[in-house]
Amino acid sequence: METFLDKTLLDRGPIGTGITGKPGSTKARIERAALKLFAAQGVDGVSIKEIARACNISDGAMYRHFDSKESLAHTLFQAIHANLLSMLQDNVSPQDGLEATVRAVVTAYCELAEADPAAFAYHLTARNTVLARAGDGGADPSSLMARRISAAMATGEIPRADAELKSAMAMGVVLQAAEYRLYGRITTPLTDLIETFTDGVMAVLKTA
Amino acid sequence: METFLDKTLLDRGPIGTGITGKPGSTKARIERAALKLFAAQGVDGVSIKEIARACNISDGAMYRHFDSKESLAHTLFQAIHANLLSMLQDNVSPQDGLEATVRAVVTAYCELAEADPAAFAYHLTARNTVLARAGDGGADPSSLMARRISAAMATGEIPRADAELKSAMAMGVVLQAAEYRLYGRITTPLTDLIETFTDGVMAVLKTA
DNA sequence: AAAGCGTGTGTGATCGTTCATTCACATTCT
DNA sequence: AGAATGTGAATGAACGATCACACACGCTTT
Repeated sequence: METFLDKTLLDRGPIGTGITGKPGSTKARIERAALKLFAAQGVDGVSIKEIARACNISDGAMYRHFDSKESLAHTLFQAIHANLLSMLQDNVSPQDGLEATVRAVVTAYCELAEADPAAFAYHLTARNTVLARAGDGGADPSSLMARRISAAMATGEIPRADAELKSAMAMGVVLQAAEYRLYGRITTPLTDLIETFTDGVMAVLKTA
Repeated sequence: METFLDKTLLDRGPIGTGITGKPGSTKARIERAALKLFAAQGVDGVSIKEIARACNISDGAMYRHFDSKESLAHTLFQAIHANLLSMLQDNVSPQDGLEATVRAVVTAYCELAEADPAAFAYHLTARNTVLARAGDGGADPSSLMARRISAAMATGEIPRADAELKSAMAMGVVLQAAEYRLYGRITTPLTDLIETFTDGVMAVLKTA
């Protein structure tokens, strides 16, 4: 099972840089190779041998750096997720208004998607299988969004409705566009679309 | 690799009914079982044995009905996709305006998602791997949407912009919410949200 | 009615391959 | 020297797929 992700886009990520390992190290090379393969074929669609061959080491050497394939996949996801959260926290502060929060979330996603498409693609497809139901108790962008939306409803800034639903609709505006970008249906860098997305999301949130 | 799809939701589909085979037949039982497993674990995450056990036949018997696992997965996807398209064509006519078209697309997705969550979930995750790049030359809801958006831009009904981008943003409103529904983050039946989605999508499309 | 026969369906052993993982051993770094 | 890193053969399990065989029919021929 193989996807049709834009291959040139996947290579646009930080080349010698891994996620956990220091740049240039074998560990980093493994992570980078695994990330690209996981993004393109899914964790189950990639074998250890395949990852090893992609970074020119033997399959046995993989286990010097990771306990198992599952552990590698998990470590990668967690690192990317943490990175996404920290990007988000860089852009948002508690006293921000709704629109500023929306812009911060949008910005975090767009910047990650452009800076490291493979990481973003993997995060996008894996988030439902590893993050799961409230895996970290709402420490994901969508939950943050839902809380902020809820608050804005309380103040009457936007019409009252199911905050979780509105959060889904809002996230969808950005995430679906990002997915299109990964598959080459859109070619504009997402970072150029931050205001477009923010406006779109705000428009959705203002509907009754 | 397992997702955390709402299991009770997956069982809400037509129980004895398959996709291709006549209701109650072994073929239908295989399709139903495979669909649920594919939706929950991905095609690569499910073995022939697993599907066979789920519908109480031997693994060898699987091949009386399908040439291969890949073929089963492909057949299922195509059938669901065709079904989605026909639901869409039931609701839309060429002379429809933008909003009517949006409502038709939204309705098709919502009705499929509620009538057969497993089929919908599988379609959602598989569409990028099997439908691929313009697999059927734009005969998918999103491409139809993009064309209709393009037309509305030409008449000045909505601001001029990248139609493909706007289509992505519009689809995202519905699809992301549908995904939340599959994972139990939203419990409202999507068919009750058709107007909400239509309003949301229209609001997005009207932004500059 | 009984016997024969083709066809569709189901079984479970079996095939060759690939999988993730381990291990004894070699090499390189510190 | 000793630790870290790399190798590639080996292991057992699981995989997709095939096979010979068996049973249950509807059909014709006796």
